[in-house]
Amino acid sequence: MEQSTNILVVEDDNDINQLLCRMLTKSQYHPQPAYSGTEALLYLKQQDWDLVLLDLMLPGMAGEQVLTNIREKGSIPVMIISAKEEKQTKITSLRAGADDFITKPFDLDEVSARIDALLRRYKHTKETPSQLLTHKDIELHVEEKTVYVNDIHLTLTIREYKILLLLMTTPQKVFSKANVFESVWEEPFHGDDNTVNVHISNLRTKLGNANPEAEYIETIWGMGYRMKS
Amino acid sequence: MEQSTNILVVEDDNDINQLLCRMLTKSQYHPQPAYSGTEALLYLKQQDWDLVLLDLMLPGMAGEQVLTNIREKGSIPVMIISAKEEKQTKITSLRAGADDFITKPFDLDEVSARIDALLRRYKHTKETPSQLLTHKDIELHVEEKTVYVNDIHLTLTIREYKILLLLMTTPQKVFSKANVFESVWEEPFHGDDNTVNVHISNLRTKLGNANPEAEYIETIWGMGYRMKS
DNA sequence: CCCATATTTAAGATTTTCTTAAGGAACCTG
DNA sequence: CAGGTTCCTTAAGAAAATCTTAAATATGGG
Repeated sequence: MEQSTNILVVEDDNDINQLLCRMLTKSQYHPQPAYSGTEALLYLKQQDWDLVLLDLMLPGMAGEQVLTNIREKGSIPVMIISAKEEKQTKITSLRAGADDFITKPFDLDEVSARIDALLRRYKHTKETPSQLLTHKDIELHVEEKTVYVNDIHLTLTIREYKILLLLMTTPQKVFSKANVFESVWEEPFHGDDNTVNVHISNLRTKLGNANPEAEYIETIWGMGYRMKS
Repeated sequence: MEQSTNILVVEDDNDINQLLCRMLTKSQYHPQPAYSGTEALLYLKQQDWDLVLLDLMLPGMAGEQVLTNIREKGSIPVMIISAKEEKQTKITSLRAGADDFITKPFDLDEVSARIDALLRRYKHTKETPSQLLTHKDIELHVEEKTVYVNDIHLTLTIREYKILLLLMTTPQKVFSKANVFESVWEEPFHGDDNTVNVHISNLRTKLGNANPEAEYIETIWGMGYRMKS
């Protein structure tokens, strides 16, 4: 499954922005131009990005501020492209969270190679959630949110699906009821575990209906649940 | 738990090698100098490294070859430091797997900042291994809350598990009954130790059933319990 | 608004674990 | 050696944890 690489190009100089976007397109990436710091923020909110090319001198919001904002939110690679030749700016940016710093005028091939290097490392370490989880004869297709047991399609409710997904992401791990609640319901656990109990029971029933021979979810008394090996 | 950051510095020029090592030491890293490509390979085989600083013109084996070797083996960050100013060498290296390319003469502060940026990204994604406690032939997997003795899976109650976990975290230490009670029950000790006695007895029985030859828990009369060596 | 479905709450049943009591063994001291 | 203290083991009843099912409530779509 081929996923496109989306790169945000934040550069107020029209010609340079287009130059960079053309280079990126030629490398099979999907560039999105932005001409101000504030415009960049809107795009950053809108979707995930694989890399950001960031000028420092921008209208609306300075590049330094955008970098800070990006770093507060996550770990996307950021390459600074700037006319500011000062050594101190370079070092401040790198220490503030930038992954690379290129000064204008730049060599396009070098920029391209450095982008590739950055993406190589980012993509290598970026956790692509496994698209298919299996355990015994359970198949859980993450993208499609479908579950098969013994090649039989299960109709799970969203709660049931999320519980099974949680357990199957780390089949050896014991998830306490509080863990399960907080992960699936995304609220603080308030001490009453009966809702979790009921959903676990419902899930067990559905799994068992598909294959009565097997047991899939194991209770560790006093501790919680895990996938049964 | 603080882990040291080990950086291999591969540079045949003595002065430059020392300069880099001093800078790294000042940044609290642990540098290891190597003066040839072949020497670098020996160190790479010997242990894991967090980053490699690599010159290209080296005796014994060219830096390009060392880079190829590193990339075949794993994903350690590699920063090339080279006198070769040619644009083509820079791009070839970056595309061959280098993470960064600095030309000599370099600015030490910039090198330092780039090293920090590289390590920041590398350390951010490094996985922390799951915790395992062992004593004699007992294996206690903390995350999974499972216990094996002599490769036999033990079914422990939560009290038994917690007592064993407590004793195995510090196998030399004598834990008084009050210690055990307060740690496992998380209540103030009220003087009656019979509950602890019973659980210790039950735990001993389960351990002994798995391996009758060995003794695992030792009583120190008048003081408490510890793991038997 | 009505209906179907999902979720939560409630209640009773089942399973597991814990605590306490009692008898006996082991250890320590005078 | 005897007596007192500490510890160990076993069994039974109580308590806690968990499971299942049904009823009540919430949600979303037509």
